[in-house]
Amino acid sequence: MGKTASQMTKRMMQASSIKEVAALAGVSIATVSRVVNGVANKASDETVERVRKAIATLDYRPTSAGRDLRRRTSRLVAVLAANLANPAMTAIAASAEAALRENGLVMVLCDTHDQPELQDEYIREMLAQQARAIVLLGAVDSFMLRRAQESSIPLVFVNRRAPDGPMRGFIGIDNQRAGEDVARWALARGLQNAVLIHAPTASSATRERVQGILAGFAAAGTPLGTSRVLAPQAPDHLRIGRDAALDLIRGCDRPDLVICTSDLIAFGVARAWREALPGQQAPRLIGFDDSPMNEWLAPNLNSVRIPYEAYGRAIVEALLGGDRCATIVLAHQIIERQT
Amino acid sequence: MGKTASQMTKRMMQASSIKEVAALAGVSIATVSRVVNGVANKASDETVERVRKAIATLDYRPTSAGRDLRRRTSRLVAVLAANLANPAMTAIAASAEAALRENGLVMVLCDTHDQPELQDEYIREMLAQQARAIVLLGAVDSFMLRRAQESSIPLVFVNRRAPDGPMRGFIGIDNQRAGEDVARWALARGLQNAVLIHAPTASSATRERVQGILAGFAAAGTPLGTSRVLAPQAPDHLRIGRDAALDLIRGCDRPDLVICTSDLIAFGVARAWREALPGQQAPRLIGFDDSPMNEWLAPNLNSVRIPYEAYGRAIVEALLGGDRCATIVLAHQIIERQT
DNA sequence: AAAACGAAGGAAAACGTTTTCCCTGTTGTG
DNA sequence: CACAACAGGGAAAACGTTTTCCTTCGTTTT
Repeated sequence: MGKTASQMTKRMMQASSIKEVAALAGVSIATVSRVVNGVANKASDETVERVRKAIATLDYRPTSAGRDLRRRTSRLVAVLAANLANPAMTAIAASAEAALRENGLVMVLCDTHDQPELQDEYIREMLAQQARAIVLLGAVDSFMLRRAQESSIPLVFVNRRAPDGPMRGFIGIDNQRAGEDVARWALARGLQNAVLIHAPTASSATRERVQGILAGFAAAGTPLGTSRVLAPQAPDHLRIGRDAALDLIRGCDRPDLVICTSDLIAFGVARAWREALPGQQAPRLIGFDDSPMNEWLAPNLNSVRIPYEAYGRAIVEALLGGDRCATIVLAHQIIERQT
Repeated sequence: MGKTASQMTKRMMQASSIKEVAALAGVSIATVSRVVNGVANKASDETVERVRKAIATLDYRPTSAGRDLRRRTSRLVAVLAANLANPAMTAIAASAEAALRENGLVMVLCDTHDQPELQDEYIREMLAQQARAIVLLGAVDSFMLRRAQESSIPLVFVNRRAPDGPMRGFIGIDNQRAGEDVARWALARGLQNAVLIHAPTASSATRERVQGILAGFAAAGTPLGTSRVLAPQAPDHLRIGRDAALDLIRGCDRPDLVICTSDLIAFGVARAWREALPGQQAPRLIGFDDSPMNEWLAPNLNSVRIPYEAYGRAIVEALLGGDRCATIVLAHQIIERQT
């Protein structure tokens, strides 16, 4: 009663543990483990060869549960993103995923929706999973985050700094400088009548961008009055932009440039203009982040590009570097699509 | 020499295993485990209460490695997406993430870039991680995929069907019908001179959409001749759209409608038109997928909307339903932005 | 020639759970 | 009263690794 090959496969798919490899190679499981982990000086070349062959035959891979249990750590790296609806964040996440997997790590992606409770829930879960590290892609202040900061798990803050202030495992562009650059860019083009729309300043990224922009205009002797700075309350950036734009449209003094602290805000502005004043061109716009799709979709949007592709490598570097306070500043660049 | 509270916290952050809980509650670890897992009839109410309190005090969570090892399964669900640069995919992934976590599962997100080798690598890794299930968000045919299909791990195919044909754990819209609907929509608006641009038909979704569209036009007695169907080779959908549009622009017979099997293709068409013929309006466009951002960014793009928010629930349902061949058809809807 | 050392590899402990037995009352049931 | 049934709970095995000790050789150093 021989089984067919496919039936055998079905039966065999399940496991193939280290024991079977050891049996097949005629060695102890300790030796197999050592070969798998490349421990030197513990196996002769021919033994290594035999084990390798057995591993290949059985298509063996160490079960992570066993390894994690013993090593008290796992290959999981949690990426807690503030908002996956933002193309800029998903672009960074994609970059992180590629870089992590190149280093044998696995990305777990979560969306905290910028809510402390959800972020805490995820941090708890990831600690239970013995995650190797936690990457906060737009952190919000929360209880477990502060606890995690005191523990030994590596934390990397991307784009937004750690809640309690000082540089600490931070990766991102120099937002203040980027803000200043935007101001300079505007002034160099003779745009005198700018308006700034920004998101809530709970985010350090937004805060620093705003500071930079204001500082830039002030330094040129043409400070932005408070009447030219808008920050409406709204559930998301798109709506912040729309609401602010509707305000502008109602007013009489039309700006010649609208500066937004994120591209999403700019999208909202553009849409409001389009719908409220059909046929009439929206004012010149500049935003931040410049997601990869902008090139195709938003031909009129100027933006400060952050180097997505670079984030993944930077994150891995910060993680494996061991330095818990490494700060990696990435280069930004103004993309001009409509002068 | 008493330690400060913060020092204590630091020391304590590490573990808090089931043993400590048991000790604190004055019971055996077996009892703690039973309380955690809600096993009935194995502990008196007061014991349960004591254990609960101990768990709360120590902020205990079962370490997944231990649990996974014993149970030979984990809470990880792998989502293998074909292309994270596509906003439609990330929207579905976000929906999946939320639904999974509501059911105590954790999403691992990977980008296969539509490459069989990479998909295989991920499948291997996820099998080693003892993933609870694998969700293929745009599967490509590959060796390990076929092997996985023969094994016992739950597989869910989203948008694209399993490579070897028959309905099998499939979730998505009825692409053929959607295609027919698009044809009807076009004809009802008197658009006689349509052109179809489509991606490679290795994807069942694309194939079925194309079939539906062609069938729809044919049924009305106005079949789309082969000269009106374009499918250029290009590394991604955006470029497929651009290349096809450049072809159209070179030709003399301008279409009154361009049908694209994905919105990304449509974005490419729009861009090509914009750049090749500045100031001149692109032809009427209709695409598929209608990512959430379209509403803000692509005011002129008609599209067949797939119900993102519904995917997460459907995926979980297919996973937990136990039926390995469940097919969940979601409802599509034509979004008309420019008539 | 004795001592020391290094290479090769095995046995077994440990990691933190879950779960299967088992044991001890207590409570019906005949 | 005998006996079953059951509630409550503990001891210990098992899951698949990694790693710490050992042991056994063969080689080099004194």
